[in-house]
Amino acid sequence: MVSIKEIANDVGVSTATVSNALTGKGRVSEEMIARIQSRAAELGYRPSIAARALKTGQTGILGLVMPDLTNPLFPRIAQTLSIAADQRGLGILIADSRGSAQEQEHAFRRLLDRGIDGLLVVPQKGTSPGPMPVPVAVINTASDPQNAVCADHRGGGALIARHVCDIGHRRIVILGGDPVSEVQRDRIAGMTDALHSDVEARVHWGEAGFAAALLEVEQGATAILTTSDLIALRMRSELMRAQLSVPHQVSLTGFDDMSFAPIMHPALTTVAQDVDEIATRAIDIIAARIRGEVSPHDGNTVPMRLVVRQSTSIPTQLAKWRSSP
Amino acid sequence: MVSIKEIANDVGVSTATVSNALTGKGRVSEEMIARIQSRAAELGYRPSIAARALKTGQTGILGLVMPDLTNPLFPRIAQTLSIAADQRGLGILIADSRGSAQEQEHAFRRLLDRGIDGLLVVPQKGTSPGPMPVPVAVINTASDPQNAVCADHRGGGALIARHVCDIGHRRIVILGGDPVSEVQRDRIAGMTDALHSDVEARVHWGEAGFAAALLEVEQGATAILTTSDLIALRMRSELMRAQLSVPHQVSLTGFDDMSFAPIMHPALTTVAQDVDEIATRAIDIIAARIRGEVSPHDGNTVPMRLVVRQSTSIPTQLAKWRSSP
DNA sequence: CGGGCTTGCTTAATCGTTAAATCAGGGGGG
DNA sequence: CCCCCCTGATTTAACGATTAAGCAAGCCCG
Repeated sequence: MVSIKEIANDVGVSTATVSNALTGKGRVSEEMIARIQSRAAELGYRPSIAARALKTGQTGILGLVMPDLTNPLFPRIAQTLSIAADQRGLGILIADSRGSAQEQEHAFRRLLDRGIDGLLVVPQKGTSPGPMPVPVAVINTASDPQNAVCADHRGGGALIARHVCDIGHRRIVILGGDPVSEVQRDRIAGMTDALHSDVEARVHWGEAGFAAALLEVEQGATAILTTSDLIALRMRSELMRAQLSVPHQVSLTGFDDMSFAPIMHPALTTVAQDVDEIATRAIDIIAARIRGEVSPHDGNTVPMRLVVRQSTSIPTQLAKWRSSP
Repeated sequence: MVSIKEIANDVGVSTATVSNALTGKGRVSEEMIARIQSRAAELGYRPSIAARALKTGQTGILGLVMPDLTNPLFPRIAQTLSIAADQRGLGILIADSRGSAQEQEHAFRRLLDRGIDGLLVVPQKGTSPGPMPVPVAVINTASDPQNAVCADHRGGGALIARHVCDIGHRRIVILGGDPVSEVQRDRIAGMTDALHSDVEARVHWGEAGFAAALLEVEQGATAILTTSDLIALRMRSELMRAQLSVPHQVSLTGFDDMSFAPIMHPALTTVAQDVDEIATRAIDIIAARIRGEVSPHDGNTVPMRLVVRQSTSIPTQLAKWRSSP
């Protein structure tokens, strides 16, 4: 490996001057900078990050902790973060907190031991990371006080609920996964907020929710709003088994616009997070905090986008009524 | 941050002794080791990885380069790798090679600059990383000569083809995504190899394949084997649109057992990779190479597992014949 | 009893980079 | 004409760990 010392020798100056020339920090003449840079390029010099880290205490590495790397959103977050990070010369070290808050703490420790400069956290459901020796950006939901940036889950819920109301549904089932999740609660809160006053809606949770939803449909509900595309896909299978067609007999919506949403049949009406925007902002926030700036704490809720596909339509009775007035 | 020096002062020995005691390398008395360890624990000492890296040239970090972090398999690979890695005290730095071979090279460079000790690569379709200054483990498919460990894609293809033949199908459509992908070619090769001699099969690729497959079904094909669950899901939508029921009129299979496979309707018959096993072996191989051992190059093709669900069944004609002899 | 070996620890150098302090020399202002 | 300051560079000292080499004391054994 070629070091700063070699360049210094070749050019005939001290290592300090080389360092200054290359980082643009001290006082070096234009001409000398040029000579040093060209020699550095010739030798293919690459600074030793380890040495720099030792001296400055900065590694240029961010830790990314997610509750479950198999989370379907993880790939997109990871990808955007990794791209955004490396545009800023940062690296991303991943860690899985494997479902438990305790494991999450371990993950923090491991990453901190590695000397990361900042921490990006998608926290375990219901947890919030304690004080850290490095800047932290939490990606969660607006109602988490630690949150730095997030999708507007509540607004997303409102969007989709309004859509379903607008096309005429008056009896609606809401289907959530896990009530511990703040994100899911917010999505549902957004839905119920936005419902027209003459709409009847009931919320069901978890495994038992599927049967409950079926029952409600038999009793006249015409739409099922879920808090996740996965739940929607599962619900659709149940509806199929019960010989109920989507969207003809019942409209169905998801959340997150996951990979399979556009290709399932019927293609799923859902709400998309602007993952790119969120990841980019998270990096910006972390980068700012690392530079010591007190990052602004506003404008960090990114709106969601309604994606209307074929799984929602005008309710049957209404359609009949409209076509035969 | 508490350093080795502080411990040395407290205990009244030199820093060298502390280092030796903590790493178990030099000659230190049992009693002294105990004293040093206990003091280190009291102070909450954590070695500086940067300093160690500078001196030893080892960072304890592995680079992971994937062609596309949104690849649906990525989460599982990343998760298992990250868990396996940290059991061995290693960290994982991710990088996205974003679809191009050139970007892949950039990713290598960025990671190498960071001083990684080893590289895990899932290569871009049709590429193979050149010589590297650090040990490399390629995860691809057995027919790639650089490959270190992989799922037995060919065997997986054979498994699912045999299953479909065994239950009585005699005219089969094979549907692949991108013929550039060595993985996909191997899967298909496995399928065609394993078909009974009296089975008629045709291979179609890419976007045009869906229509071609539909046509073949109309002409009497009773099963569609795809090289990916995503393709299968998409195909199922097309079948639905054409009013063809799965598995009643046509059997359908996927590949990879992705998250939605069990919950779509009908649940998808597919072939699962033992991602855990692959990731663990990849780490073991890399770890061995880092230690300088010439890693064994055998037993590194991990068998796939057939997962029979509801999307495959006895072909209609045959079923009729059997029920009314 | 003395040479050689082992044990337990210290000394000192080193990894590559940065940052603070210092220094030589020239130009400008009073 | 002298002093001060600015410029462009150098020296020096870290950062925190590892590691080869060295050294004193104690032990074994012929």
